[in-house]
Amino acid sequence: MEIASKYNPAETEEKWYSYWMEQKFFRSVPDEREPYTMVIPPPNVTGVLHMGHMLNNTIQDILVRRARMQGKNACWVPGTDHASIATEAKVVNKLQEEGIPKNSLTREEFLKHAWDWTDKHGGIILEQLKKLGASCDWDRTCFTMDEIRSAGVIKVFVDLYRKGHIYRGIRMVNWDPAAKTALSDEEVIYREVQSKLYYIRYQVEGEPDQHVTIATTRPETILGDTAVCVNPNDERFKHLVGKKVLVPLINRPIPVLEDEYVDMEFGTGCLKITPAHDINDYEIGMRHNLESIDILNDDGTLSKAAQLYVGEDRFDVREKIAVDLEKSGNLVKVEDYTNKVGYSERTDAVIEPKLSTQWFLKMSELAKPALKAVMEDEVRFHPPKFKNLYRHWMENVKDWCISRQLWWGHRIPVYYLEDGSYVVAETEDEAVRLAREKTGNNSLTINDLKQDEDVLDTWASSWLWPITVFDGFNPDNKEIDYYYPTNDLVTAPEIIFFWVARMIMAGYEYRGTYPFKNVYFTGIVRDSQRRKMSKSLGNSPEPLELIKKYGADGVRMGMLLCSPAGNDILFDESLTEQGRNFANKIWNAFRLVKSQEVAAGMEQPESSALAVEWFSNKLNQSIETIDSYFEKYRISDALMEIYHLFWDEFSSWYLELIKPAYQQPIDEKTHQATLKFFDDLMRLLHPFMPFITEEIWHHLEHRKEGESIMVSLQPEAKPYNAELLRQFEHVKEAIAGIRNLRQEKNLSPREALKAMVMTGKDGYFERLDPVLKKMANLESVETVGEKVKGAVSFLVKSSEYFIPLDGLINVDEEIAKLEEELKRMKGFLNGVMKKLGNEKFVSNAPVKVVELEKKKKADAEAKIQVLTESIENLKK
RNA sequence: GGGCGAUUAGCUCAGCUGGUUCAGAGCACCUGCCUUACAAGCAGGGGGUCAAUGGUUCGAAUCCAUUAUCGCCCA
Repeated sequence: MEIASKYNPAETEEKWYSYWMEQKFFRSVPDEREPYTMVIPPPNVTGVLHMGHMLNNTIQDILVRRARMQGKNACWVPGTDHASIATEAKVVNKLQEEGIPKNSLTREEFLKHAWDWTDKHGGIILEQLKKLGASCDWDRTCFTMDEIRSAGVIKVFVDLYRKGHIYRGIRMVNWDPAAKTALSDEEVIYREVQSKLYYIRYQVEGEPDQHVTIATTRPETILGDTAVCVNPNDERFKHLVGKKVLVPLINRPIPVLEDEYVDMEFGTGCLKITPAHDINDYEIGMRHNLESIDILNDDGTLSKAAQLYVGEDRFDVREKIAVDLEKSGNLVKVEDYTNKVGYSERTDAVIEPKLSTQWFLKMSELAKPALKAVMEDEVRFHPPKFKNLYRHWMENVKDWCISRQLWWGHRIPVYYLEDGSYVVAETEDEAVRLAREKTGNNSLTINDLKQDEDVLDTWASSWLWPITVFDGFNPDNKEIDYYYPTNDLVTAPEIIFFWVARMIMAGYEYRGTYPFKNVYFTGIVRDSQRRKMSKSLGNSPEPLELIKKYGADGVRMGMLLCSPAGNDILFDESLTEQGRNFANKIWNAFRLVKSQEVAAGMEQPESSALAVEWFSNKLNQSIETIDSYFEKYRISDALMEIYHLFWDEFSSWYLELIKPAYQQPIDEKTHQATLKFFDDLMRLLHPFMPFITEEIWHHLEHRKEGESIMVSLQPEAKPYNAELLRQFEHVKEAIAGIRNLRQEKNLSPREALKAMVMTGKDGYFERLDPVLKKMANLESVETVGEKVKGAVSFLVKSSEYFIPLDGLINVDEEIAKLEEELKRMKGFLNGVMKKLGNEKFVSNAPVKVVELEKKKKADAEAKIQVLTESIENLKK
């Protein structure tokens, strides 16, 4: 069979993914096996795959594939989320381009456009995940706005309302004037910006020569001022308290008040109070029963209440009013000033604090069990450093503003009667029934009720995801009992509050237990300069292009190699290149094994027998290590262990050891053992690199239709001979010593050498001579009782190896080399002696530690003796 | 301003509750090799006062305190 010397991923990936799909290997239905469940963090339905998804889903796929290969009933549920604000914004933009303003459409018409958009663009991202190899149960694909998920959201709203957790209130909310909706606190990003501090003079009413000066970054808001406030301890303004001052330009009189909140040091010590447009002012306004004048429209232009600049944008007005204040003599000065301004996460518009009526969910009760669960490790965080962050947030949790002034989403199931009172119901029929009960008017129909115009925050559906994907609010459905709670959740720390915390709350509230046992936090994918990957920077590689270039396996491995849990990953294409190179290494190792001609009846060489014995032990040791890494969710370490096992131990040592001489066949026994090792290695690696492992697994022997590595079992760790492994490491050292020497003396690897060993207490094992001879190309190894003259020597532990090299030895150089080593050993011994000479150490340290020091001492002494003798010998 | 976390090789990071020659890994780097599985490779090699200072201890990368720098969260 002719096999290409370069592995070509494109040829195999398509083939095997189709095969897995056809064979329904990703499908899970409840059975008697132990379930392993995971739900995907639903990406935005109209989004496209980015590097963060690649990392996140690679890790999920590794976990789920491994669980499947451990014989569990593995179920990974995929799906998308409707992303209320982002999707609505996209649809609005698209309509805008077509010349259709949103407000020219009815709600129903708009939603039709939104659904069309969703049907057209939705799920592209899931198709892209297939290219990565994701083994989701696609038959279960969910959408946060499909029927089952929507029903759950509405049911929960009604339930929480009836439990008294949901209330309607007037609050200062974060208003996004671009999206024209309220945002939760978590959706606001604060950024430091260069702005200006305007000092503005207010005249005291009736006293034209008396003034107060306030400082503000937002001069346009003075039109909404309803007071000026000073600190009660501030002697400078005592005489003004109780008087009124006039708002410049409009000359509206407002009182001068005292409030502890005012910082005497900041600005002028006088604070203007605009309750409708600042959260702190609002609170002060509440304390002093001040009027709130809302001078802004929903789109960020000034309203009639402002009196001036009506209909103009807030930022234009800021410039204009400064000029006008200057003209009127009210502008004292303008200073440069750095402050933090909130921006919308979705639209990047500057957030307006705005008073409005919204729906809120009380968090304090729901948070309690969720906090406890994480602090007591009922839900385990990986890495645990995120527990602190979580606790801090949960202990200071604020009520959740769950309404959004949008159309795309779950419409709030609140129905208003004509008098402004309302009923909350899952269906219109129920609403009518409740309304009739409430009013006693049995002639009421749905036409007399008006449903709330707003929709729920997207997270109000995502937080139920682990329940709703299994139709968990349907009492007739038993599936949820089998799959819930799920096992692992893989997500980003950025959404620990948005999503993780809330899912835990919902889990306890609606299932009485946690939604997932483990949360694995991935890092943020950044570029090599630590910048976040973003479209605007153009520093994000196109994931599908990467897959084309390096193969899905290569990309998966590249993503994972440098991404310990919770740490940001600094992505660089060289990582995926390393992944591709590894795939190629595997491919070539396979080519070697496959191309070997097997000779029936040929006797197994001793070196091969030893190689098989050694590698079999090595393999078991590695499996044990890999298992323990997985237990600790140290997934990249597990991969590194396999990488090392395959590349260094298997390819560089084992395969070289069993390699027959040029054009010679290999014996049956060794060949069979090698195939078995290869099989085990492919299984270990399969969760990480599913495609190449499947391809090779099918080449290793004839497989029947319907067989696949992905439904085979992981090799299990068996006991191993640690002493043999230790001895082998010493032989490797001796081999490296000889190779090093060849390089130094410019000796061809093909030239066979002789070796003599003066055995010490450790470092030489006769049984492994065949290994030594084969790998170092020695024609003989013999043990000697004394130093060999005319030979170069080196030490492994206390055994001295000699390679006779008449005429090639530079005595001075050899002596210098040995003396340096001797010096190092003496220094080491010195340190050990100091420790052992310390009475306190000997009496306080554990026996084991002391014993160890004694052994170190003995080893060092033995080595020193050998070195000293060698030096003397050379000097003769 | 309040809180949390970090600082270990050129880069990215391991190093759990102090004690194996503990100072590690991968990449990068240097030297020699196109040796018929693989140059996407092989063999060999160099490299760090564990941020600084002080303390606890027989013993500190590891524990404590202070400082510096950086990051994140909250206000």
